[in-house]
Amino acid sequence: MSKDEIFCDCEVIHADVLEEVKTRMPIEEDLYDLSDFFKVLGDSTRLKIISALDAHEMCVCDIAVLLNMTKSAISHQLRYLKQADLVKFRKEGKVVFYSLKDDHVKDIFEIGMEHIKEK
Amino acid sequence: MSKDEIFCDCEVIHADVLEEVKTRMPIEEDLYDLSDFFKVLGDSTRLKIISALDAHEMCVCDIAVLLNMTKSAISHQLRYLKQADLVKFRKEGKVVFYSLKDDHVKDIFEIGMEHIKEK
DNA sequence: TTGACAATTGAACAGTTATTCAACTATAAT
DNA sequence: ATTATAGTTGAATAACTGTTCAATTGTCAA
Repeated sequence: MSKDEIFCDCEVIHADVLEEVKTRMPIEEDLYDLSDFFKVLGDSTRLKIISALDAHEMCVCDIAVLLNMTKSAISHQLRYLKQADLVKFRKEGKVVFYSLKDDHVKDIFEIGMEHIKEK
Repeated sequence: MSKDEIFCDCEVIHADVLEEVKTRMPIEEDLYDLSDFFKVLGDSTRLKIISALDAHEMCVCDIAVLLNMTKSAISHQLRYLKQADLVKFRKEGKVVFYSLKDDHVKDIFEIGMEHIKEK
């Protein structure tokens, strides 16, 4: 009860299991970072953008046409993807071209897709 | 403008790129399924539960103690995980033990964790 | 320098969702 | 039977989030 308050409404049943799990679990910060990462992929618009950029570098306008959405909506989502370090961009005059930052995302995307297809 | 209305506020700039991307992208249904899958992993509570179950089968009460949350909150999230086919359970008297359904989730969890650590 | 267009941004709105709370079921023990 | 505990469930609340809208920036062309 001291340092961190206890909110849970029950007692430990299997103390040994609890101890083992505690030692084997990743630190909390990593779990938060990881859930944030998955959260970015957990929106269909963002996932479509990633899937499109996986095929080819694209400008905001083309992505908007492809997904039948406004440039603004796309731009907002690209900002999230930029912040999460999933995409990079280059400017050419007025046009901004976006592309995937590295292959790590591609791997996770493809493994996830396999998982989905197995049903 | 005919069948599906056009919402986007611009014209195609690179028609060739657009065509290529269209042919290479997965079908829309799969992308929705995949984003739903990532959405499940994109919540820290659910990811903590998965991470715990990755270490050991656990009952609801122990999970609640581990995460310092109410049994109700945990139970609600376990329902999502059950629906998404990520966990299974067995009953032993009053106690319900949950565990991961298969290794696929574990793989994605671990690859994601690697990705996070690389920063 | 003026107009046009690609893209970004902030505020507002609407829809979604995680947690809480209270009530409930089911099993076990006295 | 009664009590206690593990777990579930539905409704309500509060927080979050994706899209829209309007305004703005930056670059190119006339």
